[in-house]
Formats: sequence, C-alpha cells, structure tokens
Amino acid sequence: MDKQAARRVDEMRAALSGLGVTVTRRRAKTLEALASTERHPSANEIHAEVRRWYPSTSLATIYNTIELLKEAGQILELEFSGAANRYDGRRPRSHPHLICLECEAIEDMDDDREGADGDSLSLDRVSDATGYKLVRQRTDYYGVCPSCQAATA
Amino acid sequence: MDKQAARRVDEMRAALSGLGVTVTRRRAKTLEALASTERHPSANEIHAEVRRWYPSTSLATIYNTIELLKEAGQILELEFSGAANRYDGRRPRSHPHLICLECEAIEDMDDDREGADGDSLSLDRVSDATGYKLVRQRTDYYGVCPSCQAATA
DNA sequence: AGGCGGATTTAGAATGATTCTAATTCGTTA
DNA sequence: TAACGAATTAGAATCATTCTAAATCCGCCT
Repeated sequence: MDKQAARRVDEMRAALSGLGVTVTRRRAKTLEALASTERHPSANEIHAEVRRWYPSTSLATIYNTIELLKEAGQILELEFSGAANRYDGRRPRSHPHLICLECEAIEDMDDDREGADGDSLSLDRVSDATGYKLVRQRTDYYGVCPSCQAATA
Repeated sequence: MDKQAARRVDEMRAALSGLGVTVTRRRAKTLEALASTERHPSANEIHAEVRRWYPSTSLATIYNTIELLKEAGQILELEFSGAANRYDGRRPRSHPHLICLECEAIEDMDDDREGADGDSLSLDRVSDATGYKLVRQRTDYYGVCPSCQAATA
C-alpha cells in the first residue's frame, strides 16, 4: 500500500469513527482494499480481497461497510442496473469516469483532462440555477477503451 | 399528444423501421407513452400506460421495445441499481438530468449554456483527450427538488 | 479473569428489476 | 385458406442487493 493509499485509509478510518462506529479488522481491510486499487471494484471483488485475510467474512459485511462509507461521504458509488455497482474509495468527491463498454474497465478521468472551463457545471452553480439543493453529481463517459480498440482492430 | 411528441413518435417509428422491425400497435403505444411525458418513466409505468389500450401486454414486450429503441439510439436509459431504470424518449441525445433523492423525480436540465453544439463537441473533445471511442455520456445532478424542500421546511 | 450489553457479523432467505424460455398468437404473403 | 417468420405472452430464471434472526465479538466494568 503506497503512501497515498495509506492516507486515504486514515481519512476513512477517521470518518467512520466520526460516525461513532468502530473500525473492526474486517472494516479496516475493506478500507485498504478500496484505497489500494484504481480498478473501481465491485462489492464482490472487495469481498474476495477481504476474505484473503478473514475467510469467514460475509458479503453483507462488505455492503454494510460500504453503506457506512456512503453516509460518511467517503466513497463514490457508480450504479449500474445490469451489472454490479462499482466503487471509488480513492477520490470520494464527484468526478468524471471513463467506462469501457467492452471490458467494463472504469478509470478516473484526470483533472487536467476535464477541461479548464469544465465539462460539467459546478454543483453550486447548478443549485443556484435550478433551486435544487444538490449534494453530488455523476458524470461518466461511455465508450471503448484504447486497449479494447487495439484488440478488435 | 402535442406536436413535439407527435414528431418524436414519427422519428422513433422511422428508426424502428430502419432496424427492419415492424411497429406493432403495442410498440406504437410504447413510443407514445415515451414521447408524451416529461416524467422519465420506468418500464413499469410505460407498461401500465400501454395496458390501458392493450390490457394483455406483457412487461417483456415493453423491455423488448426499449431494447430496440436503445439499438436505434432513440432512447436514453438512466440506470439505477436500487430502483427501476428510468427512460427518456423525448431527448435521445445525452443531456444532464436533475434527480430528486426524496421524491425520485427526474427532470431534464436545460443546457442553454452549452447551446446546440454542447454534448457532441464535449464527447469529441474527451475522445481526443483520452483515446476512448466514446458513444455517450451521462451527467446527473442529485439533490432535493424545490417542492420537496418546501414540503419539509 | 469473568461477565454484561451493545455493536458487529454471519448465513441464508427475501426482494425486485431485468432477462430468458418455450409456447402461442399475429400479420403478411402466396 | 395455409404457412411462415416475427412478435408476444406467462412464467421461470438470474443476480445484485437488502433483510432477518441468530451467533459472535469487543470494550468496559467489577
């Protein structure tokens, strides 16, 4: 686990403690699993990872921890209807993702790719314009990633 | 059904015909249901509407038609994992939505800011920057709508 | 150390949207 | 009218997620 991941784990721990819940060993492993991958794992993938240390861990526990992280604003949930949800625990603030329709890879879009003028409007500006009290946004781009393009070329 | 809705129905009919499938009466009613509401209905809601004319209609037929419309690029599917998907048949090109977390209302966001060139330009720009071959995007803002704010005030 | 009580976890059942399947019906053309 | 392929139906199957009830864990107090 690199330095950045360790920092995220600390942030998440603190946030969970702030909720008044205890950071059990299973929960700690869940945080690590989230912080140490770029892959935007599904609940199942996190489960598999946590099980390597605590084999009796139930999927329900993973979902439970995810729920707590959502309450704490420490995780981004990317919902899908035909496939498992995917999670981003490294960058919990709304940001755009690139989603490959062929291999289901999900990657964060780099900040410098977001365009200086912003592809998406800020939450505050949209709140003002619409009267909604907005709490988060979702921006995703769907297509075929370079490596899948190469594979089918 | 207003003029705009009628125009959309014609477009969708043409697109389905272009796929080589026949626009049956049930399918036609499905198109109408989609074109004549701003509410972004779920498959169930469309089903209920179509049933008013053809009571024996099965949900599977609605999903089947939705699938065809997706292939034809004539419908936007907003996926959710904990609730039914919602559909936008009025504006089939990617555009942002405002989603109320309390009453589940979904409304189109006017993006007069981006003008006529908005979405496709943005997709192209992101495609260039990332190497992805992008086909659509999703941008949604989540919060509490004005009327729900008033209700809980 | 022992025990209490609340929080956590577990295994499995329940839920619910969507998809699949096999059989039936519909529409068109000969 | 007969026949063929497309469309439709009812219900089963799938699968991620949530729920439930029982078991276990953990910190705290004595």
